[in-house]
Amino acid sequence: MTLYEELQRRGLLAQVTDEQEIKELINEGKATFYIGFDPTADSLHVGHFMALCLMKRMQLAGNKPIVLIGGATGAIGDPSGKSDMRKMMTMETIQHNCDCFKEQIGKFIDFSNDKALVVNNADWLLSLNYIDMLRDVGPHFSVNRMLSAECYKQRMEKGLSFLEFNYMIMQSYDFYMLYQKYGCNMQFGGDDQWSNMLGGTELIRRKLGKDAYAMTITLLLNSEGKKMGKTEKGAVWLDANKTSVYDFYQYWRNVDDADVIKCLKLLTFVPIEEIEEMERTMQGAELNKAKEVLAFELTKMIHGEDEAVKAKDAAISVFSGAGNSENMPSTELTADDMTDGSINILDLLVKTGLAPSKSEARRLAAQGGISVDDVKVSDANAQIAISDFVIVKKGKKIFHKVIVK
RNA sequence: GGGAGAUUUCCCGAGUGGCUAAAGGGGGCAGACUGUAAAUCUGUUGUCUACGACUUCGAUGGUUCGAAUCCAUCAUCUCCCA
Repeated sequence: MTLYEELQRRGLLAQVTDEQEIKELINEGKATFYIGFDPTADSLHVGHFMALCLMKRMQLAGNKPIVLIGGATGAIGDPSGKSDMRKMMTMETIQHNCDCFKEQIGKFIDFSNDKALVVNNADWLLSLNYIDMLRDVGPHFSVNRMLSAECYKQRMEKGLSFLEFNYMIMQSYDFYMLYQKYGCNMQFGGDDQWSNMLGGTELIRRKLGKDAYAMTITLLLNSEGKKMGKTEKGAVWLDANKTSVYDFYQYWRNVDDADVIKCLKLLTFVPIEEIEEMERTMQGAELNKAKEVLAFELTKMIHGEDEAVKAKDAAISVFSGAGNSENMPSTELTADDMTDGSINILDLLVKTGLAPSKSEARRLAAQGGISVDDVKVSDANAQIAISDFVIVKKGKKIFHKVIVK
């Protein structure tokens, strides 16, 4: 199976500019392609991960990836798909985020022997002179056309600032620069980037008379059409300090039935034949097996096999009742937190972070959502005696070990 | 530059002087049912030293026994005219 076929079969491809050309380029490993990452936070999240996977697949097939970190475009903010203007970040924050990105990406992509590059568009965008820039690329963009682009449409209602309006031009300019500096002939991105990417191929054609290609990746949406990898507490991060390995594992273990197969296809390196087999044969509760595979594979890729095994063990022990509690998320308390060897249930819940406030803790207890060592605690005044450790359970799925030192 | 209007609790959105910690919806959380799924039903959703107290309705100051509601100034946003 060729790379292109595989990508197609997995459902990764959304739109391409020229199917024949692209097929040939990537199947034969002749593409030098880039994917841009805007440093909007100090860690990558799942959305980025899908792009990294694609990059990896491409690299394995002999193509050369360029990771473009948007040190400059990040300062503007892509309005695509956003309903509000983003907060502006300071240049220091952006720099810090860029550094964090580089480190995380290095774990997936092989940068040895010039097999891949990391570049930062701040290197060329920041020094641009306004008038030169306008004269250089300005004539090639039609405002009418830009405004009709899908990505700006929903902003026409709410308002779109000139700052953000320029995002497409910056991104196009990036592609144009990369084409000239590194012979980068292809750009990948999320499907919401489509119009921005076309801007780039267009600019290259007009300025240089050369062809360049663009290809978008399916957005990772759940069955309800919302972006995956987001929780109420925010994104699911790749950095273990921001999203614990256990939580990361659980996020995938708990995806909807309707989304498991899609996630396996889009995010893992599990052979497509196996996934299609699961798709054919698994029904109802059996899908839980697929969810375990998904959770394990992803955790392994991001946090390493050891951590993945731990997360899996913790999950099994917790949900099947038996087993050890070794790898469960835990909190250590000291004697100072205790009075006469016990602690008030509300304080305990707040200390472990299971409840954000005592009021919330009180509510949880009153509604029967709390148990300690499998005994329901509904009295807000209950004192919990802990000699060594206890297992606190909140709701049905959240377990937390409390250790006293 | 001139004029009109907006800013409410996580989000949307009611609320024009006391009955408002603030309707309704969404989302979240918990309970029942289940497969660590979905759907459905129920409860809950500012904080605390908790049958009471305290802090919230863009910011600051004022009028009043009493303000999210009235006045002033400032900030931000939207719209209309230039």
